[in-house]
Amino acid sequence: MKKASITDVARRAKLSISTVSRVINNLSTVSPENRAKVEEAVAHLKFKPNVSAQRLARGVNNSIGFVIPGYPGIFYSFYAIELIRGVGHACESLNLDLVFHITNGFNPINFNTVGGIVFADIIENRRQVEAAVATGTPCFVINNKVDDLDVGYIAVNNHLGGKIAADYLLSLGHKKIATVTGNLTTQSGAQRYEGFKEMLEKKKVTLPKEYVHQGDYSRQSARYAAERFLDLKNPPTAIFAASDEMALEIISMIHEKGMKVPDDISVIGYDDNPACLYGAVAVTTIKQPLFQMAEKAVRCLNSIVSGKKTKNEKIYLDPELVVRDSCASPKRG
Amino acid sequence: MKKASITDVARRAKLSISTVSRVINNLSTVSPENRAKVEEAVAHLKFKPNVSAQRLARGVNNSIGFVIPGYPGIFYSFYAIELIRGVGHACESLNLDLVFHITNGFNPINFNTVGGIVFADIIENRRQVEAAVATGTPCFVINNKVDDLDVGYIAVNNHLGGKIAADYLLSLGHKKIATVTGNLTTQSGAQRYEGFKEMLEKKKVTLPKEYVHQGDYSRQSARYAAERFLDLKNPPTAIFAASDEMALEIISMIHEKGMKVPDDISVIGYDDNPACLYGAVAVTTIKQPLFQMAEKAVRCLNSIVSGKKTKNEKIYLDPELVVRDSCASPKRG
DNA sequence: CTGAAAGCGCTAACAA
DNA sequence: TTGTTAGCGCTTTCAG
Repeated sequence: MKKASITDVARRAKLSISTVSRVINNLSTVSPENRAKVEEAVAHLKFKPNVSAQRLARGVNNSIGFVIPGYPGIFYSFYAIELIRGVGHACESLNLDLVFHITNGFNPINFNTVGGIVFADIIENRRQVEAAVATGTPCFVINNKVDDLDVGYIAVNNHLGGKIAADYLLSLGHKKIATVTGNLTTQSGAQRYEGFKEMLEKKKVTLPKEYVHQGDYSRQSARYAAERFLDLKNPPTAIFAASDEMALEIISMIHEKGMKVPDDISVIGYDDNPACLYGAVAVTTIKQPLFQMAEKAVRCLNSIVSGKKTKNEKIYLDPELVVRDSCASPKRG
Repeated sequence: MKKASITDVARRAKLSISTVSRVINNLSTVSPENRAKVEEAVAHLKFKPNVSAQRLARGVNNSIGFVIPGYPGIFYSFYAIELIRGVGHACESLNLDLVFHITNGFNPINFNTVGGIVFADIIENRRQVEAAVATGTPCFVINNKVDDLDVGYIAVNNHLGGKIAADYLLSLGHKKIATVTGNLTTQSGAQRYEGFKEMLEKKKVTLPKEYVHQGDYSRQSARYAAERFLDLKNPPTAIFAASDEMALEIISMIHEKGMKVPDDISVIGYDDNPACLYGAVAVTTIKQPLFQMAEKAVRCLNSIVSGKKTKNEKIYLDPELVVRDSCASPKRG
């Protein structure tokens, strides 16, 4: 037995397919009796409308794609999860299908199945974005300020975030400040580091290169870096980690070495990951509204896919300092 | 200017739509000259085939749904990420659209858009599975042995996993063994605990209730539990955590308290999360092939959606002990 | 190797 | 309130 179609339902209900269509779509212009008949038939035949046919007839594709660029580990980050949740939430409330693209960042992806695409960042996959734009697929990028492509974006000023972190540590009296960067091939990683460095320079505080460790947002890279910092003959009194997860791992490391945060060393993170609140010490951090950014991205994209708007929105937000317990003034200058 | 359709392409190429269709679908029966003409037109018009029309004409829906039941925090787990990756990978290689359903576990979800659904577990959302089955949508469940519903599944014997963990600790000579369970409303959480408890009973080792802490797979719950255990006048010499992330957090806590793993306390986890390798001590754990399970789920589901098979597969695997450095014999009985 | 034509299942005027 | 009908864009026989 094949799948029931609208015709089968109509036949069983002894009504026209239009009427069936009306009740499927909840149009009010159907008499209660007929509605009941249709509903009986639908239930009996286990009828499910064919979405492809609906979309074809309606002329719209009710789905958007979501691509997470594939650098190893990005999935395991708070960042990715928040975006997934945000995008998912928006799609659910807008009744959009969320089509996930897991990709290594290079494989071509099939844009045809979706009305638009949101990119969870651009890392090494700028090509994919360009390809999508070239085919005329509306695109929206999260966490990258990209002004040279016809795409919308929502990003936060990572440069400013780095400055804020540095400034705060400086204001506490720290002079020996180290940093574990994020992945520097990401705009966020590079800019946080730049902002951080710039502020230090501005305040005439030197940043020796043994105080800089290139991480990649992973706990593992943070652990490695922290170990190096702590083994220095002249260790830093404060550390700026480009993500909270890294900050958390650094704090663990410090404790393992028998020292205390913030008494012996201050640590500041980035993201405002709730995990900041539940560790050994509440982590001071730079907040960025990932979930909301993802939601907003979907809404913006949808309004252009559905033709309600025509101009790509370019949104650029400021991050915000959240003071908690992981930073204090250094014991001695 | 509207989107170009196959007719537009045919017109520009001065050929029939059949020929255009053949080129699009890479059928070899097209002369090189005509193929070139079509390709020129396609490029010129930025033609993208309408997937809905293709699916309608072909009579198949090339996409599968993926639902992650929504209990808070599940997203932030290694478990969820591995499944997402595995499902994503399989879909990419099978050329399937992966439609993500983020749901609180109660909202009805629209199954019509997909050919089949894989559930990343069943927690409180059994209803959704039943609803899907009722509409005739092929379903496949990961990590739940469900024999009373017409669905396929791939699960691992969590009961056995719990036993293996207990048995290993026992074999090392531990008598005072505590556990932080997973979410007990999940089959995995409940069964790991049951298996663990059973093995202890079998070996006549008592499990006082202050040695049992109901966690929920979160780091936070593990930290809380560990703190309680360590504060006991008679603390355990070993702890079984129902996930590696919890084990990792417990290890951190132990270190914060100035003790060592495994010298003072042994800890065994569950999952075989790579993070086990990069912390202060390599974590001994119970391995379960999440990524592969997810992949397999998609393949099984697809073969029934596409009609290649008709019987739902029911797969039940055994977990495996992975010995690393976080467990040792207790210092004294 | 190519084209004509019959649908795929549904929506949305339009008439009744 | 209901039914008729013309597509939506594409695939796929079937002739040629």
